[in-house]
Amino acid sequence: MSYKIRSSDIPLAADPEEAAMFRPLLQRLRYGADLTEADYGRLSELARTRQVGARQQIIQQGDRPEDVHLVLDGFACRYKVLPNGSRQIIALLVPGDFSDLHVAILGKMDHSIATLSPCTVADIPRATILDLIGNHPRIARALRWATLADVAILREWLVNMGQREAHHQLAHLFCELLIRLQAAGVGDTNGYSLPLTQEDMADVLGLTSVHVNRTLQLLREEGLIVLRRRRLDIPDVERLMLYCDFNPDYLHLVKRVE
Amino acid sequence: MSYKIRSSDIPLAADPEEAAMFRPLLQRLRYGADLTEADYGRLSELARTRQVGARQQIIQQGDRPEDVHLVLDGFACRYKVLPNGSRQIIALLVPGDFSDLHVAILGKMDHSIATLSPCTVADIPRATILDLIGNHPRIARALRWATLADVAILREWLVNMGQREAHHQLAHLFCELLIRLQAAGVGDTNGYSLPLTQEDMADVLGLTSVHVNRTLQLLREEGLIVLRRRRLDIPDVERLMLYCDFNPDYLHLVKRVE
DNA sequence: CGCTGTATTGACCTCCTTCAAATGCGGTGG
DNA sequence: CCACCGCATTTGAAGGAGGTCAATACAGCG
Repeated sequence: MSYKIRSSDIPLAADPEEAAMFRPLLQRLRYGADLTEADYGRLSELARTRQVGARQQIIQQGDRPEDVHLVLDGFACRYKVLPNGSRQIIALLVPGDFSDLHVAILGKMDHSIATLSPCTVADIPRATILDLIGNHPRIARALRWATLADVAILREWLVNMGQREAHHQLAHLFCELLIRLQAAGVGDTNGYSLPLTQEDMADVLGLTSVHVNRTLQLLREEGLIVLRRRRLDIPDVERLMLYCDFNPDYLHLVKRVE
Repeated sequence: MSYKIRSSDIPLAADPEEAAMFRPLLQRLRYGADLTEADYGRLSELARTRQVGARQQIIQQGDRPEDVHLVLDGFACRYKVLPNGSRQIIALLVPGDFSDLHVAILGKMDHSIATLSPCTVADIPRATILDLIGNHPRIARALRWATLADVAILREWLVNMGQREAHHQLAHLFCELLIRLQAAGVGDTNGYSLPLTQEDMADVLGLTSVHVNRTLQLLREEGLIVLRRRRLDIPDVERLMLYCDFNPDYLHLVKRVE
């Protein structure tokens, strides 16, 4: 909940309290485009935030939502549930992630979205998004970039599931989250708060929670991770990345600005 | 190679030979937006096509390609190769699919693209795409829609890999291709030419070719598919769809036009 | 007719699942 | 502060889906 932010990084909006909430978003969008002060201001004005408890639905499959949602704090996820009851988590949404820019275009949700931990969420009217896209080219570019970065993650997840075994999968996920959370300005250089249950992780990786449990033990024994009380620490980040063949390029988070 | 097209569906461009090549694209884009005759004309004028043999690289990971590629005939794929040599196919590109609209934005390819069968490919300069996006809103909308439909497929693939067993995975893939190829105006109501090897299918589904082989036998024994000489026939489409819990909604191919 | 790449088969192995029970832990109310 | 509840984690034993390796059969093609 307490962000590590170099306060000089980002211009502040009128209400410092609310503006602070948007830092993860702004911090992230900086990677995608050169935004001006005015752009930042406009984005911060989106603020109409609300608190959502853990494990709450945000959008249901089949909905035609009128708002686009933006996660400002906490963890949420996209997921699909099969008739047999199993759930596949398709994406983890961390601070600064949009729940669904594309809904404004495709119309009908083909998956659901729910919180995993308690979250702060901003609801942005579809019209606002369309206006931003139509009339603010730099912001449009940044949003397009954000969407595409999400897809890149999706692709890497597919590789992860298809080609790696459980211990590498898990390690890879932890590395990805480390980088993503850092890019959002949340979390440490070698750790972060990870509110997922082992069942959640299982549904991300296409495994069972039992096997996730055993695999976590393995990673712990190897000294690759320290995970307790919903906090993950990575004693030797480089070692973990090597272990699971993690290459951050796909995240497209190499700073373009600055 | 011979398309089933109701010739009244789509306006023709100047050179009937070349225009015919673009039918899969146009047919597909019709799902995404109401294009005018002029729009269709503009798209057909993209024609600068070439033939590519089977198993040829089109774009390599790390490239910053100057062209966007469009598959007009044949099968291609996106894929990533891991250090250990294993390949994960991330997407199958069938006639009418763009290889990479987003490259124009993200810049650097985080995966590679290659043909699987002999293909007809159109190379479209990045500038042309940017012009279309900037100056032709309906086309821009259609392209955006195409990109998002691709992502939806990616999500479903993740579900497929994570939650279904091999026989359902394969069946699901076959159903998806049936619908997609039909939408492109290629292939029959209950079959299509499928130039993939069992190894290719394995790399799509995250399995081994050996296991794909055994699974195919199983599907054949069940009478669910007939696959020989690179042609797949589905005796009872509905039955196959039920078998693997296939719901075409995620393809977003419900006709919006007409 | 022989070559090359793909499909098929068999034997064996292991990663991961399943089921079910036990343990631990944070919170809540007495 | 303790007892208790609900949820998450942990453990065990046994089975199964899918992998590995290597040999064989087959098909298309020059």
